[in-house]
Amino acid sequence: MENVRTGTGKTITIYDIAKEAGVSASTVSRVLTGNAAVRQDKKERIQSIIQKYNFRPNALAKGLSDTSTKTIGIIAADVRNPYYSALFVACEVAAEEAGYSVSLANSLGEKEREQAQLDLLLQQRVDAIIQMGGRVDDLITDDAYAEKVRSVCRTTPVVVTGKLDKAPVHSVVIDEAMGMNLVMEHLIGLGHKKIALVGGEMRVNSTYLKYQKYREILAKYGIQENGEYVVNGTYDPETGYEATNKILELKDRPTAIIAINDFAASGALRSIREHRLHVPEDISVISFDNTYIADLVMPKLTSVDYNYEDYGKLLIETATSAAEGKDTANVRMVQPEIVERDSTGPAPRSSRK
Amino acid sequence: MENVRTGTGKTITIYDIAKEAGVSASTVSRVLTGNAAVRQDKKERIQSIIQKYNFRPNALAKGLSDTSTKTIGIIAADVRNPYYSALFVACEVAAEEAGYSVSLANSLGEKEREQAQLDLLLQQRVDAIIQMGGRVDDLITDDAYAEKVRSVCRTTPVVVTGKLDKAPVHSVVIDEAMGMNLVMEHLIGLGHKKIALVGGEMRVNSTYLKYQKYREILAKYGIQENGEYVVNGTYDPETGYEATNKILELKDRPTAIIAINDFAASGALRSIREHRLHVPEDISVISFDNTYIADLVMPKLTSVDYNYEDYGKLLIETATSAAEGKDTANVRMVQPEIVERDSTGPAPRSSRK
DNA sequence: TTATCGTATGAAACCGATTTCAATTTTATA
DNA sequence: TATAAAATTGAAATCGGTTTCATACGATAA
Repeated sequence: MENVRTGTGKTITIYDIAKEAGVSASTVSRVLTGNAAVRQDKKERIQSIIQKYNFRPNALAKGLSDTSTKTIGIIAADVRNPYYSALFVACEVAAEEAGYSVSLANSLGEKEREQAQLDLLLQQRVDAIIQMGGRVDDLITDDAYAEKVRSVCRTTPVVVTGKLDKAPVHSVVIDEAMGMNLVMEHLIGLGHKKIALVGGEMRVNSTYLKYQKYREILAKYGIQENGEYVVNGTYDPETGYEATNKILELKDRPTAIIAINDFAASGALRSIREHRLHVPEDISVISFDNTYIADLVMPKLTSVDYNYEDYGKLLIETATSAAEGKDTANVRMVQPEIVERDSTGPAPRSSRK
Repeated sequence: MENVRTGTGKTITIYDIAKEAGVSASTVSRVLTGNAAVRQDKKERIQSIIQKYNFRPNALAKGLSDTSTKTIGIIAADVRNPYYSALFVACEVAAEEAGYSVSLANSLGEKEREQAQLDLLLQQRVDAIIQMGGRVDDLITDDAYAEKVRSVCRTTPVVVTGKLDKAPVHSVVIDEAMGMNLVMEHLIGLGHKKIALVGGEMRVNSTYLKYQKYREILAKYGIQENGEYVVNGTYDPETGYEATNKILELKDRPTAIIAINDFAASGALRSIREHRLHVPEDISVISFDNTYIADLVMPKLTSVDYNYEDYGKLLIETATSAAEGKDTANVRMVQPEIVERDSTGPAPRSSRK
């Protein structure tokens, strides 16, 4: 087989099937959709012809006629990030169970791409759009963008992960405050009082909410907040590495580090190792997202999990019921829980007092 | 904002635009496609109305009329695997540049899902299908499946990653032999002679080709192959961990381990650490795929890279030219190269001799 | 045997774009 | 200014399904 020439075969239509079966296209359509009765013998004859030709009804024609494509568009920031890929696959599976399929587009964090992807999905006439992460936060500052999203909402329901007041969207949010609450109680329960916070941008809502709760719990336990223990940045290993380097240079080192996600935590681990300290004997590390990274690094990370399967289900459920015009609560919450592994342990004696 | 009701607005069509502009739908269509001249003043009037309503032509209607959707369907084994997500994003970007969009489906390694996804993409009338990994290997044993793929090829071009003789598909293959060649020369150049091979299934072509080359190079340097140094399994960290455990129990330990991918390598690193050995001082580790995992673990992994950007471009280029009926070579190769990091070093003196 | 009711079926309209073809308007040329 | 040539334009057909509506058919009851 040298050169192949493919895709030249004629695609057959419902009319071809109808002709061969000696019936009208309407009848074939009824067999396909099951929306109306067809006499048994004809039905079987038609089905066998469909089989024989491997006939697959044109989804474009069907969607055009139905004005529903049974497709949910998903815009993710970047599926190369395991958080998004886990969520996407969960959505794909949940959608399938609900009789929908999904269509993925990556914004790659660029606002122009995100808008282009949005347009693309709208042209494809998806029944609803799920936006995971992305530049949603820009809505707060970029009025033109906010107007655009509002215009989209007029025709197609939009579901976002995270809170959003500037447009009439549905949202599925992680209970960030609860997540941080679990983390803080876990650490404080282990005797930690000097707790650092690494990575994330304060302008991002989910990060800000975590920080709020962090302070709240410190206050609750009468622990004085140390400004030097909070080092922001982005969400990658490099940030975790550099922030932790800074923190470990401090005179009064913390005994625990909370990383904004598993990536940042992996960077923190590297920094700690280079400082010849041990996790969790000298310092504990805990993070958010519980991606497979948590299971891959050494030591394995204690991390906050969101149950991606349920999370995806909730997103799809919200999207499909909005698409079907059901009137639903527009904010739903995902409850986090801690998965304990090897990176957290009791605060070292020396610092306990 | 309590409950939101969205998606109830009427979607406007080319006819609405035409009516408001006082022209026929044909004229509006000509403005949209740019396929024919329209007088300047009308053109501007129409464009401003399109702007005003944020009109987006229905891609279903367009696809139905054109018989081309400018969409490439992609079936990946699992985008949660960074190898596939990197490749997918590369394809998405390359497709965009070529004026196409992509539609992703995950087979999750299940043959039934893969077939269902294939049907889905065909119904969506994608112009071509790219199959990454997946159960392609089953073609060799499953004749019904092979027949199905052959039937698909009749109407829609199929591009697979990896070699395939059982169906008239195009393929883009990694030069696995070259990859292993680079790895072996790298290790042998560092003085390694006792080299182990960890993970992968021999029935998978890419793994088999690597193994062939491994033996060939050993022979070339007159090194006796040690059967105990080759431990297969799957492609996950667990496999790497267990295989390496087995290997490190051997009387005559190897000085280098080649892992089938970065996941397996991360498991190998864990095992090595637990055996209180150091990488690369006591033992070198090298792997394939150069995903971000390689950069995340400690020490950072030396790994074989495929230049995902070019790889994706090649896949898309093959798919689009097949879709456009161009007659092209049906097998193309991706050239690998080694990215050196911290996990490989000279063979330990003691074992050199 | 005939009237009646329910079921099965086909013709035709529709979904929203593109494109061909013929008609009309402009523009250029004589 | 008349006429030929070129540029615009709209009507209608088409892509491949679904669905409504009217009709034909079959079965049941009187």
